[in-house]
Amino acid sequence: MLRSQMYTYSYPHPAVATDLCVFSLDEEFRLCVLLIKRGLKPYLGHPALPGGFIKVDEESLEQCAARELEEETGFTKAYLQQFGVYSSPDRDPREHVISVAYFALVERDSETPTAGSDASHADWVEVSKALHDDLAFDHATILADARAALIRETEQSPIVLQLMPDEFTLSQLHKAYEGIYGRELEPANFRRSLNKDWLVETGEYQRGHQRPAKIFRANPNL
Amino acid sequence: MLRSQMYTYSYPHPAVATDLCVFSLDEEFRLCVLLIKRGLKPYLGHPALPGGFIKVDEESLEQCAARELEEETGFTKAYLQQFGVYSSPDRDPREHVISVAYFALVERDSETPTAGSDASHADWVEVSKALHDDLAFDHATILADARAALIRETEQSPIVLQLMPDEFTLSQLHKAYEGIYGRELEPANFRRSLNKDWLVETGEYQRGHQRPAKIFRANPNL
DNA sequence: TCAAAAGTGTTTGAGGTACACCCATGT
DNA sequence: ACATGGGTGTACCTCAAACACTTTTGA
Repeated sequence: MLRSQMYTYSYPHPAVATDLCVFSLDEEFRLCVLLIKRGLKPYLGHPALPGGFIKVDEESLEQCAARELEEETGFTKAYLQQFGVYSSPDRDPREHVISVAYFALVERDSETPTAGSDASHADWVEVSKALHDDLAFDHATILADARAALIRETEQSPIVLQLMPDEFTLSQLHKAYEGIYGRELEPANFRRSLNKDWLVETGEYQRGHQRPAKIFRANPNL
Repeated sequence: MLRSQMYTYSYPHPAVATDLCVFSLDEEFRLCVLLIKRGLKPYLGHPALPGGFIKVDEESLEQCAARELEEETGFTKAYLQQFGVYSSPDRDPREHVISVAYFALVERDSETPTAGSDASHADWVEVSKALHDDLAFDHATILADARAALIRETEQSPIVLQLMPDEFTLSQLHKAYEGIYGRELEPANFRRSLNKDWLVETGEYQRGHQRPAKIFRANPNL
């Protein structure tokens, strides 16, 4: 470790960090968020959103969010979107910390994530449960806002596909949408409302205990 | 002036500011934005968005935006909405400045604004013209984003009323919507699409050179 | 042949667009 | 009376909700 060095400014500066709501789907295609257990003093032991401070003069907040995502969870190349800024002077007891919040969409399977990560304990928690956990700082508010932003974005773009595995059936996609919206969708209407340009058929079928379901892939051309 | 004092931190902090896109309507109900002429060195003399640095440990960004609005333009009690964050390390040549952008909606008439204000030269410029001015920093990008955010918000809430004078006709409101959307709207359909709960009739009529128009007021209960 | 999931068709109604039309006024 | 902007009615289209219906499999 290097000797501590001081950084001085002619007027006060706040600390600036990114907080990440990393979303994925579990085996049943329910919406989950990645929470870490805090290992440091304010809110020690509490579940919290991953995140970290910006590298001043080196990176933008988008880059900071992407870096933190990789450092803390191992995920790279995830979909990232900024959705909120939290700036109350007393939201962090240590100093005035302004937090810019992003949500990230990842597919759960691609490697075992959260392994080899900074945060010793990172866990996927169903979003509706996470909101009732005793999250550190104002992270419960941030998470609620993230879910709202995700819903809004889902209504007008195919980002849900960022959460899906490479291959999936329409029933699975259906469950994913229901999990995000938090309500049931008529299967027939769901199929029709779905923009077929977003998907391509693989030609394969998933054989189960009933009629086999067509297997789809996300359209590589957006 | 007090002696200069230094503020020190154990790791680098960025500067954090708010930038304001203050929108209003001109006599013809065209959308205008308030621009100041920079009196300081980077981009000296260029038109720019009003704004300023956050008071650390004292205020949130919302409060900072409201304060800057009042200090630089004299407007108080305006509608304020956050819509973007700009954080590229080199967007300001002096140091790494993270800017959180708000748009404000004001009615042009309520007192002469921009008088008694910090900024010696503040002027209303039609938005489409302002976008082609040589704005300081990345303010052209910010302004374009603000217009997009305003359109999105206009589509789903009655914020346009924040721009209107106390009393107005449907034709005037019609023009305001056309100015914001940047396209013409069928008068008949505009009337129908308008949520009548947002308005109350005054019972008065504006007499002009043709059929008199009903005069409305924004519904005080939202 | 039956249960259960996959997938299709059809009716209904809400909401938006286009456009024809009537109304009230000053000149 | 007529031009002009204020204001209404209506036909049409699209799209989403609801729900009845057919298909394909394993057991």
